[in-house]
Amino acid sequence: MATTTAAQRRARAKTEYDAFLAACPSRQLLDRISDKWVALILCALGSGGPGAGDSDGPRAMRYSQLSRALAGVSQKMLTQTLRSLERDGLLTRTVTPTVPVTVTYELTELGLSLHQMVRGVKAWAEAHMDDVLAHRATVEVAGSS
Amino acid sequence: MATTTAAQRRARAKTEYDAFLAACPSRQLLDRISDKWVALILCALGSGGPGAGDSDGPRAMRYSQLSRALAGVSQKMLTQTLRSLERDGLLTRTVTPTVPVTVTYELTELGLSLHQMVRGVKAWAEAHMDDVLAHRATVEVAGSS
DNA sequence: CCTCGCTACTTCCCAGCGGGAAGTAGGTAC
DNA sequence: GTACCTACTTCCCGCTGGGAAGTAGCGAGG
Repeated sequence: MATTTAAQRRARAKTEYDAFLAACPSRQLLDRISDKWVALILCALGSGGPGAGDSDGPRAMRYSQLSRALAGVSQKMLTQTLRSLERDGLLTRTVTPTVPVTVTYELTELGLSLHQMVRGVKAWAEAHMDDVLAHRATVEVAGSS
Repeated sequence: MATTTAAQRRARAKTEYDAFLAACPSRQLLDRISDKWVALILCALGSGGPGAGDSDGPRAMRYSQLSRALAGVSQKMLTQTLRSLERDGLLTRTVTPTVPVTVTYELTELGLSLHQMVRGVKAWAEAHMDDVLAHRATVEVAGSS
């Protein structure tokens, strides 16, 4: 059928590309890492939250601390993201059977090494914010004329 | 007061951006960067696609080239993401009125600087893929017992 | 002539993901 | 007994992103 050739080609090309990309390790992890909450959690656990600047140090944080540090995160997404990061060995989840159950999260060595990368991105975002905002304004003015 | 140090940091933080604050524009920028398609597009434009290794060089790529390089991206998301990146001044969109209209995308200096960061993350993903997979397997085994 | 095809989108529809908020467990303080 | 604490879990629903078809302008072919 000549009419379904395009669809078939597309479907087969996708499978081939998926296989190709499955062989490329960066793709799977990149999709996981490229999540806003993942980046924020790594930054928080690596630098100790909003008030601690960018100085590093392996900080253990409690669930409620993280919830406060990452303003805007829903409890569901926080739990979900933390679990997937734990599953991938980027952080450890420690339950302390104190009076109210206390759960602390801490970056592993692996997570800490990724934190170095993510911190670079976060630093870039904060450093080049002005450039981006300036360019947005330029585009807006140009578009309105 | 021991809080003097904190006050000094706070004063400096006034002039800078803090991505942890939900209201801060740099937070929105980080959210935008932390998108899988953004990361992939930056990688493709910075290194010339899947087959070109990690050697850098400002590669201008056409829409269809990008679409092929980022297998799995929908046309809608590709256009949408490219437009937002153009809006933020990370890449330039050039329309060449050839016989079939040709559109090329190229990283700006700003986009190139971000690419350096993203490439670091990509390199990390490639380097530590095995660790992550190994840990996932460990968790699975531990969970099933 | 009409139609196909090529480019780079744009539009429509729908599933699925993420946010908001309420519910859960197990203890302690009042 | 009731309220409350932490760290979730569950439900509902709106928005986002994917799939695929439609669009525009022009050259080639029947």
